[in-house]
Order: sequence, then structure tokens, then C-alpha cells
Amino acid sequence: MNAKTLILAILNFQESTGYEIRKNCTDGAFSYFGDISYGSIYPTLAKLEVELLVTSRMEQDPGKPERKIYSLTELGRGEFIKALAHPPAKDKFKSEFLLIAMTAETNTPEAVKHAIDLRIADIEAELAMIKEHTTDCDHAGTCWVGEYGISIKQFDLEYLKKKRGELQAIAGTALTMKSAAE
Amino acid sequence: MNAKTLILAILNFQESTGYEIRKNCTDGAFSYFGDISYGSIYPTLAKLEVELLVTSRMEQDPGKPERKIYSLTELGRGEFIKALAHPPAKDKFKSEFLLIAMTAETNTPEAVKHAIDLRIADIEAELAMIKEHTTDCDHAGTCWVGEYGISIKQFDLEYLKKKRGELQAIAGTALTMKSAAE
DNA sequence: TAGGCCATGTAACCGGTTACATGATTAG
DNA sequence: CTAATCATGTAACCGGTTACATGGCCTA
Repeated sequence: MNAKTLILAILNFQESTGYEIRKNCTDGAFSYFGDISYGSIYPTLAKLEVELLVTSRMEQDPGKPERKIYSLTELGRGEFIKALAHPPAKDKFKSEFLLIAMTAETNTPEAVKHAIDLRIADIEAELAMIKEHTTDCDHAGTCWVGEYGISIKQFDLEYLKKKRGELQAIAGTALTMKSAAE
Repeated sequence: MNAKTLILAILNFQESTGYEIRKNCTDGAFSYFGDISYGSIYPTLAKLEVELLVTSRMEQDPGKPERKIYSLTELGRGEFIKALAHPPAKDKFKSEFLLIAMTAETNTPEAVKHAIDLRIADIEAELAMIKEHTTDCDHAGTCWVGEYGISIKQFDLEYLKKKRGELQAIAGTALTMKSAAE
């Protein structure tokens, strides 16, 4: 999903500053749709304003940096709904952890253990994040997605904890000769 | 994961042509690590050969296009193992389906239904692909990853089938006034 | 007082995609 | 006879990242 559509999607839920948009698609509730950094957010926002898809207003809280708050125009909302109309692209899932798991035999047991620990911590953090967004949720679509995420992540976590032993058992088995020689 | 490491990873398992590498990381067993197209595979392969991380040999089956088969050198294998050593980046999961689900209220019930159908079909196809790679598997790491994938996808599929009704029920609820006016 | 967070923005760079060029074989 | 699959490669283009510039406030 490109920067334009992603920004439109976020602004469809809540008016935001560039800074908030970035936070939202890095850690927040919108992190499942795409990933963009300041270098593409601010220029895209400027372009969208020229195209009349968003408007901005300045806000100045004393003792805080000035905020430029963007919100979707009716034109922008239409553009977003139009973008939603065509069938979605396939989900993308990319995992370096899976590569480490697949090559566990040629990796050190410590590295494999560390990778598993890290992944468990990541999933737990994500679970906490989703729960936070879902418990006090009043928006049906967001709730459904949140509960979906919680179920899957929970299952993932339990599976990993149950089966991590098996993976650690095969870790380093292709290195034994080499390390014995050292 | 960048093209270089991904290619090294694939060649670590099996010697391949550029064409096969592309297939493997588009549909095959390596599709969970990264996604690259011809435009980056062939030039990267050429660079890797200059760096002595891979070697190539030509193969000519009569009645077939000539194949340039690349394989990892010892230097390349070392480079790959070194790359595996540092802790993996977080898993990345991006889903346009989730955005459609989240915005189901402002989308048409047909589009939502279609998106769900499509996603179920995608997961089923992926499940079939993983099972194919896992049933006759003799490599411990690959088996572990395959079983992991099967479990998660199966759970995902069941959850989706059980809860799709709820999502379809909220689809279009924010459009009723508009469509009534039309 | 150092580091982290809030906040906006720019410019150079680059990795990777898209589209093109080419051509033989096989399946429907 | 057409479409798909196998097969290798190039060049232009571009979306997005990285790194930089700037600066005030708050917390440890």
C-alpha cells in the first residue's frame, strides 16, 4: 500500500499531524497496512493538500511545538472509498525469524534461542498493543479486527512456547563437527 | 531482507537458476523471507559472482533454453552464516484485507464479502503449498517451519470462517442513508 | 545535562520494480 | 493457434529511506 492511500486511510479515522501518522503506522493500530517514514509522509501530505484531498489547520499549544493538523475533505473521503473498492492485494508476511528457524541446524543454539526469545517478546508486545486498542473500542470494524489479531497472536504465542524445544533441539546439529575441530 | 541475503539463503539450500530463485521467493518455500523480481535477481547474481560468493555453470538440455545454474561457494556460505548471526528484524505483516475489514461499515457488503472469499481462497492455497513442501520433508528446520505455518494458517482459516458472519453483518451500515438517497 | 519525545521539513541517494527485448517448447 | 511456461537479461524510472537541519520541553 502506497503512502497516499495509507495516509488517506488514517485520516479517514482521525485527523492527525504528520508526526502522529508516522507513529500510527509504525507502532499503532495502523501498522498492519503499510510502513512509511517522515521523508514520504510530509511531501505526500503537501501533495494531497494541493489536490484538495486534505485540509490543514495550525494549532499552537503554549510550550509545545506548533502542530499542523490535517483532515480529510469530502473529496478525499470519496477517493479513499474508491480505493477500497478494488479487491485487496494478497497479505504480505515476511519473517527473518522463519529463516533462522529453517536454518537452525547451521546456526548456533544461542543465536536460535535468542531469536525465539526475541520473537516471543515481540508478539507479547504486539498483543498488549492490540488489546489496548480493542478493550475500550466503540467502532465495530476496529473491534472485529482487534479480536481477530488477538486470537491469532495468542495462538501463535502458545504454539511457539509449546514447540520451541523441538527447534532448539535441532539448533547447531550441523555445526558439531566444525566446533569439535576448533 | 535485501536481495543479496535472500539469494544467498536460497542458494544455501539448493543451487538454482535466476528463474528458479524468482519462483521460489514468489510462490515457493522461500516466499516468507522476501520478494524480489528479475530486475534485481540477475544483476545481484552477477555481482555475487564477481565477489566470489557464488559460481555458475551452464547447462543445456536439448529442446530447452539454456540454464545458468548458480551455487554457493564456501566464501558465500560463510557470508550467509555471518548474516544469520545478528538478531533478526521484526516480522512484517501487511494486509489490505484488514483495512477493508476495519472500514467495513463504509464499504459495500458485496465488496466485503468478496474480500473475505478471496482471503479464504488465498489462505487455502497457501496451506496447500506449505503442506506440499512439508509432507515429504527430510530437513528438520524446514519441517518445523512447515508445521508451524500449517498450524497458524489452519487456525486463521477456521477463525475467519467462524467469524465472517459478524463482519458481513456490519458491512455497509454507514452507507444506508446514502444508498437510500440514491 | 544528556537523552528522549514532540514536531516539521528537505535533499540526496538507492534498491528494487516495471517494462521491454528475445525466443524456444509444450499444453489446451 | 494461442497461451503459458521456461529462461536470461537490460534500462529507465520512482517510491521511499536515510540522514540532515532545527528547536523547545520534560524527565532521569
